[in-house]
Amino acid sequence: MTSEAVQRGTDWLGRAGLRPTRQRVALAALLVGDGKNRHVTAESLFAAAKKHGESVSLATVYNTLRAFRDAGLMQEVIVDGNRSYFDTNTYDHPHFYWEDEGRLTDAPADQVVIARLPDVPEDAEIAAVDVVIRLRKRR
Amino acid sequence: MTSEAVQRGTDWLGRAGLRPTRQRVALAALLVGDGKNRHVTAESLFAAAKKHGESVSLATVYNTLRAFRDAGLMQEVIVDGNRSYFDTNTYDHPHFYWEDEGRLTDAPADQVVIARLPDVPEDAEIAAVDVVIRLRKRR
DNA sequence: TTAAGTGCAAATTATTTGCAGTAAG
DNA sequence: CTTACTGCAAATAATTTGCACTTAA
Repeated sequence: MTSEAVQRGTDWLGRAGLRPTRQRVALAALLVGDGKNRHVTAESLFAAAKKHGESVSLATVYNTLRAFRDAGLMQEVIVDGNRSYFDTNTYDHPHFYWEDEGRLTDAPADQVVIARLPDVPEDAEIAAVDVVIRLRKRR
Repeated sequence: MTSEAVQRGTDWLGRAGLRPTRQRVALAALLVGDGKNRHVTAESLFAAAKKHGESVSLATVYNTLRAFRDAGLMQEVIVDGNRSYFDTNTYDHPHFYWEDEGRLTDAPADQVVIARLPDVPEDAEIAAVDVVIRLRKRR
């Protein structure tokens, strides 16, 4: 965990007005410490924290991811019924889901074009358009 | 439950080679008895069965929906992390999800056009493209 | 000092499973 | 008859919560 990663994490928290507690800074540094986007599950982030010798409880990872999402720092992506992915890229963009590995990655937004959206009843508005492209290894 | 609905349900099961047991015929009649597409959760189908005086256990509803899906009679749609929807329309088509009500409906397929899909690594192929348009009631 | 954040363990929710019975082919 | 199906109750998996303690502001 470089000091630069910690700095980035702290800034990221500050932008959303979240208190930079020890646990949050550690998780934030893992998430945005290198400036790249990341897709994690509570379990995967918990594992990463442990590997880096950070002491955080699993429940706190869950609560923290929820806090990050509520603060607008992350986006929750639902892809299979039993696991939530959290994405540091909050821009509304499509995803690749690698079914064999259960891994989620960004799909280049400029390569998926939704040409037309259906008419929507006038008392409703589109909150988001979730696009998940499921990939399967060719046998 | 009209005899026509039961007939349709039975035919539907037969098409997939599933045994027309009492419970399955009842559930199938509720699902496709009127020839329209339906989006259900295990709970909602269980409730519908009870309302019609059908005796089925919740576990059997779960198992039956899974059997229908495995037999290709239904499609599972994941829309929020904690509930699975099953759709009698197995054609790969987009959905509306009414966030306020937790209700899932079909979006007219001809009105959603994905113009371009991203390039995919050559050892992978696209299994499906899930499109969920989240609708929110205008305040 | 004080409200927000944390860590457990226990609770919840959706779903699956084991297994003894029941019924379809 | 024999194998698939059913119904419970118990098991599981992911996530949330209650509550006493800790810590950032």
